[in-house]
Amino acid sequence: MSRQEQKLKTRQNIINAAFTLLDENRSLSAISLREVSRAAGIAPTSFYRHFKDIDELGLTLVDEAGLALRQLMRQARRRIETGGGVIDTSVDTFMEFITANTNVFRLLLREHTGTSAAYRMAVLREIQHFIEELTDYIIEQQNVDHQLASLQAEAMVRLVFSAGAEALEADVPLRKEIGNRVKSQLRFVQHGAVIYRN
Amino acid sequence: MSRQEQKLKTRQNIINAAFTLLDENRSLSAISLREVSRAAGIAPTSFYRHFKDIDELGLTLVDEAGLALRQLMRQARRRIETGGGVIDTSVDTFMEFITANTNVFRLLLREHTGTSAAYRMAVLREIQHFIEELTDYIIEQQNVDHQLASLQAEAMVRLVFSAGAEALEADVPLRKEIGNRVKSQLRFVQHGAVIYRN
DNA sequence: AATCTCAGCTTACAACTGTACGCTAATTTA
DNA sequence: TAAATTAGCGTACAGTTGTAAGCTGAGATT
Repeated sequence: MSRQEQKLKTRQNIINAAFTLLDENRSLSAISLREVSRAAGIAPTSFYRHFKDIDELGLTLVDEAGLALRQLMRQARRRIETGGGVIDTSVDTFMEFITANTNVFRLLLREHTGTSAAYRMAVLREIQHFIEELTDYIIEQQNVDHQLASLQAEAMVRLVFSAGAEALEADVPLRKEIGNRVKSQLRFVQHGAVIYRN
Repeated sequence: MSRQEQKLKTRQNIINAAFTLLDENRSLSAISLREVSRAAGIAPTSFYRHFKDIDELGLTLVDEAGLALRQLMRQARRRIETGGGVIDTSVDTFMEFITANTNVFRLLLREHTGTSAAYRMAVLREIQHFIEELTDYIIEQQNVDHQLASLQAEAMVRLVFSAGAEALEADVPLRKEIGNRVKSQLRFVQHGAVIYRN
């Protein structure tokens, strides 16, 4: 294995180790450089060969989480095209994502209100991204102006994220009920917005 | 001053000191016993005369924050009775609360998704309380069944809290815009829910 | 083949943490 | 007034943290 390959592999080990540590009782600001290094199987000081700071690692993790989120959206769109309601399919996809990538979603959720301004901003950008893409989709699908679509998209994303937060604490059957509730609530928003069309 | 009075005063000093430390870059799990004690003007070991743990202090703070939230609701109701739209008045009251009690709201917001299951549950209870009271109010005001009112109340509280989170990062003019946006979104929910009324 | 580069290591240190232990001084109780 | 209680203190210790300094050995370059 070449030196470059080895380095990339170690870097990935660090990232994976960090995600493993980010369980329900650990936030980015609560995992230490030494802890991550230990879990990645390297000496604490070797960490610096890959990241300037633990903050640089944190931002990398947020980026990766954002990436996963965007992939989720693409997946949802593909599923919508093969039939099934927009709201139902989107929520189902989201809930599956949370189940399969719990720590990734938890990272976004937690750092969104966390103690680091840099992380908060990074997460905010990802969510904004999410809202903008949904706005475009709504404009395209319904016949509404940008202002109305944007309000609607923002409300929907907020409701889904908030429901996701609750789902993290819930077991499988309760998770399903949370999904159903948020679907109804998204329909409220959708139908309520229509009234204000032009 | 009696011994009991003195003790209560010191206890309050500790609580106030903790709230002061809970600014934008400090969470409950990030403030240390020694730090709080220092800010309260007592020796680290004296802390134990008042709280078993720093966790016990944390739960106390969450309780106090929940109390403040409930007082907010009462205040909003009083203002509604003296005229003004329900949604407008409620959102305005909420935004004023956030401005005047930033650290209190931040505590709730942060610990809602924080690293301590005990804190998360404590905050959740407070939010549930909030939702239930709003549910009752909606049942009373509109003519809807419990199921529908509950869905509506939950959606509204989630939207308002989420907007509050964004407002924390914003300056005064942007805060006002956030307020206006969430007002529109609450109307979406309200009007959308009406459609499903039996 | 000789040289350079650099990922990872060991050692070291100062700063901080929670908390155990025992003392003091002053209020409260008997 | 004598005895008991207790809020607060000082000292102490083991554990953790981030990171500086310098070494090693193996891959990369010439």
